[in-house]
Amino acid sequence: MLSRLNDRQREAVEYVGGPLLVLAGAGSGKTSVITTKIAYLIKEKGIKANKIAAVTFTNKASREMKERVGKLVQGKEARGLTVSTFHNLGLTIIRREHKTLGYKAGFSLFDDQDTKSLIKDLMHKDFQTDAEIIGLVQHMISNWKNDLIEPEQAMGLAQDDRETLAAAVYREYDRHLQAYNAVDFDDLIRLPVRLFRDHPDVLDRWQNRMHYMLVDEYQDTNVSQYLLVKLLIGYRGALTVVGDDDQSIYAWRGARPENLIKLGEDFKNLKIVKLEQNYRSTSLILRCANTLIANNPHVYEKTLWSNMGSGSPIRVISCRNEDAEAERVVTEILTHRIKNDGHYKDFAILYRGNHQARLLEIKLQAYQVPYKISGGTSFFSRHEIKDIMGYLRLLVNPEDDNAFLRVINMPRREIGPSTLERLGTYANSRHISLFNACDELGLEQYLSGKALEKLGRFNHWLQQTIKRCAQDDPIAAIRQMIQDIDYEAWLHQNSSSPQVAERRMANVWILVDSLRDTLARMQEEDDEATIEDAISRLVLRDMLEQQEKEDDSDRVQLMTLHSAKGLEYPHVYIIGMEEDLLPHRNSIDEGNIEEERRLAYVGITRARETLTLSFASQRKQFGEMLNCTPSRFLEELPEGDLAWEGKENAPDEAKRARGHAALDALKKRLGG
DNA sequence: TAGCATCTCCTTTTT
DNA sequence: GGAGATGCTA
Repeated sequence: MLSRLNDRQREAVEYVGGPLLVLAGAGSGKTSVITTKIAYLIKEKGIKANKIAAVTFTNKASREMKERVGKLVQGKEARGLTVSTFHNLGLTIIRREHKTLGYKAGFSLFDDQDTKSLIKDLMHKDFQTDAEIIGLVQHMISNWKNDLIEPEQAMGLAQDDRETLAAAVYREYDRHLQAYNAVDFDDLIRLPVRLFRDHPDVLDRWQNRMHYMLVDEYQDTNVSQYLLVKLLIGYRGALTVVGDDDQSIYAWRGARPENLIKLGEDFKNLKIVKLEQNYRSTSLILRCANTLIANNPHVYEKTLWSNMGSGSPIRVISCRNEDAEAERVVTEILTHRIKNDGHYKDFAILYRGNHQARLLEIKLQAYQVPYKISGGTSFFSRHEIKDIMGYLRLLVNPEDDNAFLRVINMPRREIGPSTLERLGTYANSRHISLFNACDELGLEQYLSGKALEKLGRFNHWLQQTIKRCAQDDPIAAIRQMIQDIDYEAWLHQNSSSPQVAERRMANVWILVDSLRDTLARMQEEDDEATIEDAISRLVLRDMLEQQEKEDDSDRVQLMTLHSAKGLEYPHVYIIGMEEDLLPHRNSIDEGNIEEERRLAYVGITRARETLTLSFASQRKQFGEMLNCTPSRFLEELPEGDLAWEGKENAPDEAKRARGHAALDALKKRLGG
């Protein structure tokens, strides 16, 4: 088990005497360290698997970790081992302790969009409708929650009108969530921390289940996550965290890379192990990465080295426009694969923003290259999925007014805004949910007989479905519900073609199937898991697993630089190496170039054998062509290691192009 | 009240 | 070049 590790890695695995920080450079085998350590703890130290928890940040990372642990520890020995994301762990804790926290079973989990639309509604009342301000407030609320600042404190801290407004919205938002029996993503961490602080007996119970914790990508923890870990670990200090400050790319959502330093302050007996040997990339790729990141300040100095051979030069491709760029990358993968008899899945195309996948997708289809786009919100932002999720949510949580409103007229039940307005007034005065208000006698004063009947009918029907769901097979009840509302017919009426309608309906069944699978999987670990739990789990996107699993299929991988973290591919393409894209415009404005540089660093260090960077001279935005400038990061790379293609855009030219772009921007601002 | 058409806003990254 | 909001008509 230990024989495959180098000295440093082995040291990290064998050290169990206290808290341990592993500073692991990119590709230095940190996942091996974590997975081997889990096996070591179980096999050599006699710690039961159900007392060990490994926490990651993304579903992808946790899936991979589960798989790799599964190869080292099997069957009975592995029973009860927790490998999950922070948010999943939080959700599990809340599920089990919801009563203490004052939530009812079946609480809804609001995703980003739900949150935004609720905040928007609340701000409408203050006549604030500016999308930018709404986004800002959402961000501020999220940050407060991540820093464990309560609405009253936020109010006290507010420095100006805008912050006061945001704090007021925060208070209202929180009240509404409670009234809806709902939590949001940030609450998944915040509520467990609150729970453990306020209820030592509950904390005691959970500490008993966590005899050892391992945290991956530690530099990405925020204040509340760090506190959660600290609380769970308690006096034991049985903790291994693995991190790399050069790969901190989530500061924008509250991550505190300084938690790496804080750890040493909080645990005086902290041991630090550095992993500096890279087993992934050729030395040319590594030199590129090191040279780039040397432009950033460093907390802990480390020097990555590898003995994987020098490899081929890093290619930089300049293209006329975004279209040519996509075409170039796709055709190149095509020929490269044929020449070297390789696999499609050995190629990854990475980009800054999800929207960049669209063009690639078109080209890949045109050339019939199999591909897989991971991440993105596509599936869950589909109309049909939102509709059905609305029903599911209302089904298990009738307090969820948001879901009620989404669903009430879908398909049409002839219940319009004025009826809903009055229903809302009534529900408000009685402090009950819209759904529960539907069949109250007191409503008669507010509504006509016709409207009353329609609401009553809806209420009655859903009550029946709820009963059916509780009594027998919930999945069957849900299928029945979808039949009841005749959703398929509705889709056919509202789709541009029968084919589209069918595809949408297929999506609905995919959703139902993965709900079924999620439920089954959860019940394996915990026989008390219910359909309610499975539904909130779906919101965390920890799904479509069976599809992911089949993913031995040979397909080119497309994803954002963010979601590429922790992964590796023989051949990596990073597209859109341009100013305003990477580094992103907003980050430039905010003066946060360093995080963008780390993002580029993360991208570069995903590559094992070849690395190709590309940029376009022109790119369409808002329907008009804009001139683009090659990214400053290209100039920060070691010139001798690069092979430029498309001579017209060599670095000198790049600078001139940047001048042109600046001129363009100026002209635009002057209204020319 | 529903459905269609038009207009306007936006586009960073994730759970 | 998309999605959501608003506005107009049947």
